Amino acid sequence: MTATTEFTPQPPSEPMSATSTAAGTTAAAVPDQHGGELPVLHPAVNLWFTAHARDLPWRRPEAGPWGVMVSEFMLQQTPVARVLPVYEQWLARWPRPADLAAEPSGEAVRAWGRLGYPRRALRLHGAATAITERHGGDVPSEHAQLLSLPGIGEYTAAAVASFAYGQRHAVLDTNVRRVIARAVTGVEYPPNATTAAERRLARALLPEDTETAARWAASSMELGALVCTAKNPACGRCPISAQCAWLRAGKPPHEGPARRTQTYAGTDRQVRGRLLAVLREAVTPVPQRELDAVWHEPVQRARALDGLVSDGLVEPLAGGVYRLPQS
DNA sequence: TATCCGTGGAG
DNA sequence: TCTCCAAGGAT
Repeated sequence: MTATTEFTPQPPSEPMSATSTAAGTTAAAVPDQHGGELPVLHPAVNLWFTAHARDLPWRRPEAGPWGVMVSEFMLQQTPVARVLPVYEQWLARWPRPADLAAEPSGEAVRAWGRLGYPRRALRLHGAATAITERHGGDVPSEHAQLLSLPGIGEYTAAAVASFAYGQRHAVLDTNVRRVIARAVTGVEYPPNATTAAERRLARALLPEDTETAARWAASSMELGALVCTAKNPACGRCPISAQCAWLRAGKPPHEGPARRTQTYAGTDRQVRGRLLAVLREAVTPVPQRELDAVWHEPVQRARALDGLVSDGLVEPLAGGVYRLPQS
């Protein structure tokens, strides 16, 4: 962490604190560590959350830490609507980490269905195994222990610790990053990769009180998902529109190069997806020729299959036959 | 740090 | 149609 870039709340020409004379800025602001001031966002957002939070199964008390953890894996880069049915089936089949760990990883890959990024299924199975072996079958509550599990990075560790155990962590997902970028920094979008400045800012915005902080983690994420959306933000329904630096600045469009749009058609990813789809549906091992039918170009096809094997998503058997991993 | 890794709904 | 993108992680 040798970043030298200091966070600048906004250009000097853009007043943002409650002490300024800007009309409409009535909420409190607190000094930050750089001589500027930060808006206090959590009261309004937490109140908004009380009225507008979606009733999602992993938010119910009965979900428990395992339910929260499963949902976080599934929600990585995947919309809520598509996760819901798979989540319900998953928890019904594997209500505890040990239940999943007792089955071959291939069953996790199969149950993952078409959620995408099937390596997540493999990692979730690996995490369940580690939890069973190292943590007595209980999802660990400490951030560092969560972080050491496969498939759990900075975001997911903070999310599980906060949502499942009520701890105080800066939970920086794409929604929260966007909310902060707009409301505080005054720009339309956050940087491509999470920066040290963003982490600092997220920590500075975290309420002192633990319960309030945990609620803020969920409420700020929900605000980004429902109101402060990437494309057409509903600023008219935003509880902190009066404090939003981006709105105050006239919603200036994103500067700099557009995010490189990821192509999909014709890529290895598409080929991998087709190959795995065949294997997911198959009850018995699949002969090579059935896999060959999903893609015309032999070099790319072979490369994709090799990749799946080396990733542990596919198990090659003798005689050119393949199946989901039985280990 | 840039790139890779799936999928499908919305505008 | 086509582009964007949805609660990231690993390398």
